[in-house]
Amino acid sequence: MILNTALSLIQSKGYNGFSYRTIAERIGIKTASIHYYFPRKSDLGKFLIVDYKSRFKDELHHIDRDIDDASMKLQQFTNLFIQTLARGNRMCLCGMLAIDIVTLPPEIVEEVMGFIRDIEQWLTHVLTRGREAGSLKFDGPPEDQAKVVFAVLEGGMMTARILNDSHHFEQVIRQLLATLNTSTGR
Amino acid sequence: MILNTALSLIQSKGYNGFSYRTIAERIGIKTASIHYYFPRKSDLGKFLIVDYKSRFKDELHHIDRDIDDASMKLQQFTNLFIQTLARGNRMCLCGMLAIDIVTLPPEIVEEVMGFIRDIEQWLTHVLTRGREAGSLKFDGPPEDQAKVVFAVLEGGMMTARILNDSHHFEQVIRQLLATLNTSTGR
DNA sequence: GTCTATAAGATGATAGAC
DNA sequence: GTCTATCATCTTATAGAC
Repeated sequence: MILNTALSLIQSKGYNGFSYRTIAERIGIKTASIHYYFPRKSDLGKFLIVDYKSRFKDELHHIDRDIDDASMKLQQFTNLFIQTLARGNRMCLCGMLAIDIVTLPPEIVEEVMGFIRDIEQWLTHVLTRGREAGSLKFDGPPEDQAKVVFAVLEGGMMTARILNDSHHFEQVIRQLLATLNTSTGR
Repeated sequence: MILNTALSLIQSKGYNGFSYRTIAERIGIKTASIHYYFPRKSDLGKFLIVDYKSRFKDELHHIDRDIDDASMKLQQFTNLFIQTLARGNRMCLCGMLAIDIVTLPPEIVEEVMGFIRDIEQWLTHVLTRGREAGSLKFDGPPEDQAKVVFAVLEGGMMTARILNDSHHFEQVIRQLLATLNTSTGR
């Protein structure tokens, strides 16, 4: 309950925009109770990002297990971001923390950096296999293309959220996938 | 002096991460002096974004005046973002404010929304003309491709900043431009 | 485990002297 | 215009009763 509320707050207001007070009020307890579980704010923050990374990794494993085609993997991957935005205009936790980076405790910075590297690595792999198999097309190194894909998702979420227009994000993703897919259809 | 310091702070720490106190200490005055020019924080914030938009628009006019080729225009446009990141790991002001959107005063939200729309409109125009003239290539509506380009820049800045790796951002941009340019060379 | 009480500091903001 | 002094409020955090 504390975790869900904290996650929701941090995803909409950022690390410096959420406080123990807001969490406590929202779930009807006192701030001291939160300090019992997470003595310092950075403890709560670190737990949230570690947990988030773990669940995100699970999602990637599910995609790897259930889907063969790289183009479909990519689409399913983008769906994760669409769903996050759809659930109350939330940003990716990683993107949110990335913005507050200079004010963040070092332990959390490490986690966020690792998160980005993990995702870009996964994307690199999918893009490499997809181009080999012929379902994806792009020029240049898969590493660089992976960075572009991730940047589109984070930046697209950001702009769609401020314009308060989830359709905006879907257009961005459709355009991105259309550029990468060899089959123009769907 | 107040403005430069405030802009620098807001571009690195976000709207909620910069305070009158920090500005005052950094330039050797008292917070009351800042309140003399900008009674409320939102006054300072609004001035900064309006001024930023105006200067950004000037840059776009210079590009339109000095450069004919759409591909070159696009490259010059991305240079604006590279330069911002190069100047002390700063984020685009717009992207920074976009993250704090739910905690922002309404007047400022309006300005940020207008900024995104202006840029996407300019990009749409450049992409349209570039495809017609044959120097740029992409499928689908220029409006959607414009959104992708802007998303790549904002998201790319964000990730490069947290990885503390400006080379990362240059790779992202090179990959983006390579995808859009008809001439593969350079 | 959850509460009350409280601390020490930061924050945006104002009144009034100089 | 810039300062001192002061404010009410919010922040993270702790000690100790129940």
